[in-house]
Amino acid sequence: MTVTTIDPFDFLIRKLDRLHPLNAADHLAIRTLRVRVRSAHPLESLVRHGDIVRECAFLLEGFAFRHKVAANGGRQIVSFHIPGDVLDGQHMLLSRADHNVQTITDAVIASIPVASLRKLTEERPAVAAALWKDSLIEASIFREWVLNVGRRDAKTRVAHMLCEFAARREAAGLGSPERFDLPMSQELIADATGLTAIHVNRMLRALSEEGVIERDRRDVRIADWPRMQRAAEFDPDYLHGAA
Amino acid sequence: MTVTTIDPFDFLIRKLDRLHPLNAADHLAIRTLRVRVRSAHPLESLVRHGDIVRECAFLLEGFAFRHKVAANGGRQIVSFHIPGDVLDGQHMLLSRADHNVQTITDAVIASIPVASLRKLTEERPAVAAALWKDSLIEASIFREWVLNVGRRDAKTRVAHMLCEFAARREAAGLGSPERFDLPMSQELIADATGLTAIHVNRMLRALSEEGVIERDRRDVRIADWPRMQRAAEFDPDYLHGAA
DNA sequence: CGTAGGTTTGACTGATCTCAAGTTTGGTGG
DNA sequence: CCACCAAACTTGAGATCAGTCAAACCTACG
Repeated sequence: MTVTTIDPFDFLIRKLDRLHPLNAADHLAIRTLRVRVRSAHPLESLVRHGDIVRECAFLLEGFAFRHKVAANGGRQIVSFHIPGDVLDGQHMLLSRADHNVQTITDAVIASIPVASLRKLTEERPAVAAALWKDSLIEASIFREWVLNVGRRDAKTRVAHMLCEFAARREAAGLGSPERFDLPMSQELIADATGLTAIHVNRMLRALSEEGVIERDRRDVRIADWPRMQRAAEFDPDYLHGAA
Repeated sequence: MTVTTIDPFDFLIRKLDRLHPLNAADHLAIRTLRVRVRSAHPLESLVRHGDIVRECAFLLEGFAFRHKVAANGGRQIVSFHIPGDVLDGQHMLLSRADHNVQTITDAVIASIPVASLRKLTEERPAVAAALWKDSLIEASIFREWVLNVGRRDAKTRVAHMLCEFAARREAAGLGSPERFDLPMSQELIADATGLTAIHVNRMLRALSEEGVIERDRRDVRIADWPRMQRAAEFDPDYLHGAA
């Protein structure tokens, strides 16, 4: 963890400014926020279903996911998160958590009290617009996931999840989508795609055998990205250029 | 259509005020908006994937749905809409539509130019908060749908869709959840639950045979609501008291 | 009263799950 | 450095839930 090398304000300002242009006064106002930076262990629970959330977390390093649990015990992951993601944007206006948030890897998290962030958005409409837009893009991704889980076959689902992860990683400046390490186990991929871990394994193998991806455990290479996009039915429009 | 009996401003103000308290100045500012009211036919397309949307629509009467289409032609409905719903909240900040919106029944729609609505939210933080909160609740519903489609069996999925529809209807003041008419065909239910129309039909029959619901075509009665909730794994918390 | 869209039912098929058994990998302590 | 262990991954065989195909049957509407 290289906590010390990251200024959470710079990181947050860059993120928000990319979503909706901020002016110098907006930047200054953001810098007055009280930000607490801390690290978290792998699989540490950050938010639990039913919690009253009073802090808005922002992921500086590492990976996390958001999930809900069905009455039969089944877990459904509804999003993966990468550095730069706002983890609790919704708790600005909805105090009770309707889902769980958990780290995947070691992570570094910046937390801001909801009350001060809310005050900031009331005074600085551009900051509100940036955060609002972030939550709208997140909602667009949820819609795509409903489609993915509801109407695509297993192989396409897994491929789509990989494409989205690769594209979001790249957009966040984490490197090329043609080669990357997956932070999550096949069981997490299964819970994100509505499949079983066993079937995810088979679909990954099928994608490898067809030459769409090359793979060695969690190291993934996508030599022919256009072909992978076709196999995944992946059209990045729904990411709205960011996320 | 009783278009003339509804004041779109009253309707919108009541909706937003319930989400986030507005003051008299907010109300006045809303009333300066230029609102265009029009009616639409059943299955009329309101927004198409890829459109640049410059108006924000608000459903005054009738029912609508939002859907995406997979490359294989499969359609996935991602939400149903009832009177009072904001249909294009996201187009305040995302100009290009990432999905389609279509009426189910005859409908009456109030449209407001996005530019003027955006200006209003910049000047009136409480209005922005109300609209933002509406979009956050919608996102919470999308998350629940990912869970529904990803991790529940067919019968539970259908039951959950019915519970959500009944609960939202009631919250919108459209009447008791114990008896109502479904506006949508079984094919639409299928596209919302990730099933086929044939299987939806079988699951509805199964729910009838178990005595969880009573049904005559689209007329649905739920005599024992707690039992139905259990059958559907329905916990309304994710609706955050509104929607 | 004819037609089209929606609903209902049955028989069969197939994608995905379940169960079960290895195998590999990375971490830990001796 | 090696032995061990737990977690993750891999593979196969059989079961099952939901899909497909086919055919009636309503029912609202023109």
